[in-house]
Amino acid sequence: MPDRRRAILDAAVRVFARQGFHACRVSDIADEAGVAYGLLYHYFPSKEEVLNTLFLERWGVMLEMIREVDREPIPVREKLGTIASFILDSYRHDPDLMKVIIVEVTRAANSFGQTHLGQIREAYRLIGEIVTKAQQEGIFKAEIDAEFAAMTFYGAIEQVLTGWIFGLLPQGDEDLERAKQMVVETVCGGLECAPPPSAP
Amino acid sequence: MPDRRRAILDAAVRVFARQGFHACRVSDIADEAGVAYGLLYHYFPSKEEVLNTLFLERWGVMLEMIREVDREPIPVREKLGTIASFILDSYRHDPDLMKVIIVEVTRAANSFGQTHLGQIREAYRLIGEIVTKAQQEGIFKAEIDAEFAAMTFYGAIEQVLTGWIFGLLPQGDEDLERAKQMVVETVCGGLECAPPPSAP
DNA sequence: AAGCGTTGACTGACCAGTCAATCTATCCAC
DNA sequence: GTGGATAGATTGACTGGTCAGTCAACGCTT
Repeated sequence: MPDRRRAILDAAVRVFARQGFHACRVSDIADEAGVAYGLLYHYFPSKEEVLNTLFLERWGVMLEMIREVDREPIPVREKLGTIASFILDSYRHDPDLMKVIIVEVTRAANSFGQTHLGQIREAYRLIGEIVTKAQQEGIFKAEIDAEFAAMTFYGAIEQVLTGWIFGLLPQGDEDLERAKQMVVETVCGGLECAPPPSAP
Repeated sequence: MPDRRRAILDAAVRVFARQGFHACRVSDIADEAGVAYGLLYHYFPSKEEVLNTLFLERWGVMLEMIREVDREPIPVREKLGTIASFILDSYRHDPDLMKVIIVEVTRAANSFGQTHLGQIREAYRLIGEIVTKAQQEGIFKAEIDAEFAAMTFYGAIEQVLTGWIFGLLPQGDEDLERAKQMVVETVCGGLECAPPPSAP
């Protein structure tokens, strides 16, 4: 007794990634899952709800991970590094799912982006909090708005993912590793107070 | 004798911005333009072609502007500053058009993003060239991939625009001015070689 | 009267969602 | 163990509504 619900979700990821939410038919998902058309409506009330489920599942994991990282007693640079790693690794682990989330939700201002604005905003808020703390500790420049910095940080990561999704950037294992370092390096470099405590 | 073709394009911008390309009907555009349904097909072969026209018109202007900036004998920071200004001012001047271009084309990996990949890539290439030159002059760190830096730079700008589009960031005139400085400051700060030639 | 601009009713295709029928698993009575 | 009853899972043909694009007719200008 295979888990058909899971099969449908997994198939939807592949189909959405390949054709896009609007361009694909429900029957494409059912076919990909090797399941009858009507069964999708046994598990989900609509095509939209399939995408919502995929997004919320994954986004929830990410939010939880950011909260956890923030609790750790480690330097900002390391916190942001962990966050960048997590997101970029998510792409390595399941590029299709990340593509769907970014293309169909996170960057879809007219459809699902609106629906999930609260969730998206929460991610910015959490990252912004991390930045704010670093500013209070005098590690990050105080004159840069924390919310804005969070946006730049997350935006840079998402842009790298978009580069991969569009096939505009090479995406080997070591490219991914370099991307991690560069994102953190670039953003932290721009945010940190000019002279680090002093280096021997 | 009003220019109906222009009226249709302008109406399409408003309708696409409000409802999104997929969610709107051709009749919405015609109504908004105060024009009969069929007239749209007198001037454009399809709904898609209306969006393509809007995108290419604007994107062409931007590419030309980047090329011009690159020809000027000014420091990198100023070049990137001019580019950021141009894009952010474009938003101030016509937020609907920029929203449509970003949401429906630049970030739509499954539909028009694919169609216009060449144009999008060209923008990255041009900005990448500016970065490369700065690296050769020893102003920017050589170890950061130029293409990657271009992506981060443009990504940061687009993310600010997305923040405005989603209503996640305040967008008064002075917010816009600060955004300009912050984007350039953050990205250049992260890319420039650690010690600037020395400051008295 | 010729030709371009303009109109809007119509059509043909498409597809999300419904539903009645069929299947399978589980459990209980005997 | 066996029959059979009940509920949930599964099927796919069908429906109803939507909408992009067509086209024949009707201006308006020259």
